[in-house]
Amino acid sequence: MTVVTRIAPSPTGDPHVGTAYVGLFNYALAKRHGGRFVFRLEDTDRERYDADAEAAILAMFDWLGIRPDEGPEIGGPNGPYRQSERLEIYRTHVDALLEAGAAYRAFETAEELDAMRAEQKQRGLPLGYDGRGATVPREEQERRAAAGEPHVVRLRTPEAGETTFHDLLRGDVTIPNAEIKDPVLVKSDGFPTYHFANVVDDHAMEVTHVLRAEEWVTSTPIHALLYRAFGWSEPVFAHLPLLRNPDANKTKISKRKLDTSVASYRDQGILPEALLNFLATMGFHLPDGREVFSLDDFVAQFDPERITLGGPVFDLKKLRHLNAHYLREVLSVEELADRLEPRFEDAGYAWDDEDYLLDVIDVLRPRAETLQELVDAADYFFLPDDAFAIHPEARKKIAAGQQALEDLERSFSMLDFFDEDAVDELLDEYVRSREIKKPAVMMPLRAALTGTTNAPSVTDLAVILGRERVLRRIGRALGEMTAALPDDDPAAAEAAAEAAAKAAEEAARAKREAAIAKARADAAARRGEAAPEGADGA
RNA sequence: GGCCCCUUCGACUAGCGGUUAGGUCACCACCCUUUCAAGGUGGCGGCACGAGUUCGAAUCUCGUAGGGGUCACCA
Repeated sequence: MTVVTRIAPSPTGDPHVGTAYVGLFNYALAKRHGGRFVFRLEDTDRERYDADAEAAILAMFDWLGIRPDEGPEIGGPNGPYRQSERLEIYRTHVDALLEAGAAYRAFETAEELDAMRAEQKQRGLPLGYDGRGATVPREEQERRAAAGEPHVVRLRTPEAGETTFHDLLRGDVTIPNAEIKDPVLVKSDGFPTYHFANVVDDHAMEVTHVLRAEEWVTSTPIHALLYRAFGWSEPVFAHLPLLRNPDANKTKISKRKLDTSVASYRDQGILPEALLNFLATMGFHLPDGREVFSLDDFVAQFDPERITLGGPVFDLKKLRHLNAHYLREVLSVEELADRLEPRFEDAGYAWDDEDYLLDVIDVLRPRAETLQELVDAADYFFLPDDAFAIHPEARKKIAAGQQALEDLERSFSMLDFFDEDAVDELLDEYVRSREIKKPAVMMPLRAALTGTTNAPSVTDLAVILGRERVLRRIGRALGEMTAALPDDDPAAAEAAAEAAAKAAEEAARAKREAAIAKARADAAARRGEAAPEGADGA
């Protein structure tokens, strides 16, 4: 028997990490057994329907590398795959249930139901539909329906006894039938409810395994009753643990307490491999205990019976750590560069050759956990020598190391070869000859080259930037310090220095903005795009 | 509240009657070091509780407690 699984998201709002999580596990199960993974759109709620959501969800799975075998876009043998296009199918199935007396038409208005609930509440009764419409004679139901009276269709559920279904992970789960109120199958707008459509579709689409979130456990008996009413065999049910918020009680994951948007993680520079790997460890681990593994590894080793049931907390720290690991240990520099280039272009960075890019990425990647962090930390590698920002701490280091910078400027300009060994030797020699502490030289130089105090090794920086740019940057740094010369009045000197720094930064900022605008325009032109909105005439 | 499910370090988890209860993240310390990272080494830290079964329980049973989910013409 072919294993068929499905992901059945509802097109409401931003694609959710929970959808990715459940999709991943269903995909893995199907692929593990050479089966099919179906994508079905559960768009039966016209109130919450979001026209953009379907494409966004599909885009999310595509980004993750989880590709359905059947779905609304690609079709398949058991379509259509949007529930809103299957209304006729639901109608014939509900007719069968009505005919058999397994379901009935109920005519209570929303007001009536509200009143019923209010009374139940007041009298301390259990809440829920009390089955008052179940006894209306069939002929009357049909007559009123034919007269156009608004109504729903409800499933007739047993009053006594209990209903049991089998959960692959929990064993038999039994719920008293008194807990199951006659649920609505078809809403008054003619659309089916989840309970009904999901059963009809899973059967029609030959779904063999239903892996879904634990929140569905208590309504599964409704589904079991439906399968039995139709005389269909039930799929294997396995309810996945709910992803949890990192709050004290570990409540169900929610966008109020955590970023649940996959697009948001993508934009931040989380890699799809890392997100997938992270989600796979939520309630699951490989038999060999490896914690870093690919989607293919996961598929090859996935066994739903190994799923753990405690609700796993969605831990950003761990996600970021995994992402960082992929950034520096799993991806090659070239692969990383491919993913970074569009971001660099968006940032308005310009570069001449590919090797430069690879060098930059190589020294920066141990220092970043996400793609975007790397981009943000790379500005001084791409902006003109007189345009990158010089932060206040860096300015202080430069001011304190002016003598060293002047000396080094001279030495660098006289160096025969400007490679790693030569630069290293020069710096070591300088430190030795002056009998000063190494940081007293390195920090001012680093500050001058990058405008920041947190950056890669000075030797790496110098070699990557090259002699010309190193000299220009030292020159600029020194130039911006002229106003900081000692004065009779220390307070006045400090104020003057501050004003000068401010002016210098202001000038750099203007140059920076101009450079970024130009680089962006160039990049857009290279991509063959029209100039960005508002860029014309500027 | 009724019903259902769950329970090993702060987090993710290994464990499936006999282990000094293991690994990863986080945290701390040390090493490396030119800042920040990365990397290396080490450390802190856990079987919710109570009975029972057994020669022996993290592992099996029951109870208690705690937590979660669910009780819609939303999915």
